[in-house]
Amino acid sequence: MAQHLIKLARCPECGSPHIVKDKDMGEFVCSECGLVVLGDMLNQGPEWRAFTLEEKRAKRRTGSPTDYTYFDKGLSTTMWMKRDAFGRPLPAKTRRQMWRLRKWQIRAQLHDKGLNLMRAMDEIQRLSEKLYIPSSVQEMAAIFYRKALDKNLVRGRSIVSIAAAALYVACRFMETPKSLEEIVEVSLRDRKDISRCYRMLVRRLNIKMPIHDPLNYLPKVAEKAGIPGDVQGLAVRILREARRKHVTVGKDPRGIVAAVLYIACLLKDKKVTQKDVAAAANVTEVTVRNRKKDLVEKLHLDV
DNA sequence: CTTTAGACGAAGTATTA
DNA sequence: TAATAATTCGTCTAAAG
Repeated sequence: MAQHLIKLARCPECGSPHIVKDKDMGEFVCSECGLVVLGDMLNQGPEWRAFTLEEKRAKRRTGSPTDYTYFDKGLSTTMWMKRDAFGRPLPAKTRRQMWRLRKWQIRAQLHDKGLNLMRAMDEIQRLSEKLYIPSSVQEMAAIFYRKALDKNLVRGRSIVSIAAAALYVACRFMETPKSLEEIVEVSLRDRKDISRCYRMLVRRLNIKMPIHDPLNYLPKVAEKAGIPGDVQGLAVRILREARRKHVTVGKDPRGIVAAVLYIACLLKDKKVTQKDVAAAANVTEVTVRNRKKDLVEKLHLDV
């Protein structure tokens, strides 16, 4: 995801000069405190998709000076210090950072929003650790959550639900192959609840979700099902052809992937059961069969 | 006995009025 | 908001290997 530093702007919240323009969401975010400076999320530009690895790498966010998912790093007692343990004055940079953290702490103590945000960050952190979600996606989730909070979308709903939903939003937004089911599994909330919150977030925050390309799922599913590379290659070719002929629209990408892999195995005489690929893709055998059926029909495959 | 195929209603989703 | 159309799921039955 492309980001550009804007030199002139300063964050009205913490005074940091590190305002980052998020082109894809059409808004500005302070990289120090996560404040959304311009809240308009309408995305005018063409939808971005990353097809090659290089492209994807270039577009992916690569870290940031601070981690949005933390704002109180257990520094509550040291925040007032102006000198270090040996009585020496702290460098200006550190002092500034402490000042910033103190502000967060006060906010957390005094205001509902801070407390709310803190709990949400904890939850996002907890879920991410269990699911091995990269920190860049975590930060994205934190930003989405903050936006929801700013728009008063959290009131009357469960914090952990919105947090889980925000994490899922971030995963989809950054095309990180994590299914809702995986998140539901480690969350305390049920699927229906999180799913509702997810749709609410997408709608109310005007998030333009990149279309989920089944191709992103394929390697993960293939590996889980123990399918070798050459068969994967064939599966990818079938998938491309399927996409070209618009067989994939409106269908669950996981089902497509499972079916394509299954077909590829049949063509290469690799013994794999529907049950296996279905389990690896987290869909039922029924879905594998149905997808396989129209893939075979519409691509005129011989199996 | 295991795998595959298909049918049915239930449940959740997306779109439209 | 309510009705609708399309999709997937779970379960069952049946056939093939």
